[in-house]
Amino acid sequence: LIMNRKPLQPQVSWVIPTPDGDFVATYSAQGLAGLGFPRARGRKSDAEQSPAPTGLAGDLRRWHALTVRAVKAVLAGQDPAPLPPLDLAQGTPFQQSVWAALRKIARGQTASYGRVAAAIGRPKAVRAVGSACGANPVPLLIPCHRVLAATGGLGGFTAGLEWKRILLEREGSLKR
DNA sequence: GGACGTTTCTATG
DNA sequence: CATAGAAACGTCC
Repeated sequence: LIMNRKPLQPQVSWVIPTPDGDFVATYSAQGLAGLGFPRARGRKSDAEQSPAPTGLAGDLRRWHALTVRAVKAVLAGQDPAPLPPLDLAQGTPFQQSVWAALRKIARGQTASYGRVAAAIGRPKAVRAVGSACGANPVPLLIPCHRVLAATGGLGGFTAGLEWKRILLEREGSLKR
């Protein structure tokens, strides 16, 4: 018998139009559970229009308003607070500890994968930290883009290195 | 088993 | 100094 993933809760996805394209926010009953990048940078999503917000629960409406504000703030190189509640229950304990560490990296600052590994008390799990960053369900708001390679390189970025470069540039963290 | 958003250590020119 | 392995880690395929 193989352990399956935790059962998926009912979730609602909602589009966030921005000058950089349409992001997609996904909510569970606990909070924001996912944030997706635009399919093509700067382009409108070709997904069909979501149902009107009038049908959504009050919590969801509030959360989404916060998410929209936060996403636009980060895209403008500004601070996203306050955030909606985040539902990170899908992650393993290790991943959750990594994501918690990422949230402590302030805007305008960066860290290396090794530094994050040390911060969570697993100094040798450097590579695993990289994987956990890639598994971050809420990019932008959990700033995985602030983790760079120790050698000075950008490291990787699941949504495309171009995004990482842009985000870092906008918060003034990119030295060249 | 293999492959990752890496880092550090140990050789060897 | 530059370059080349190798090991260590957690998770997914």
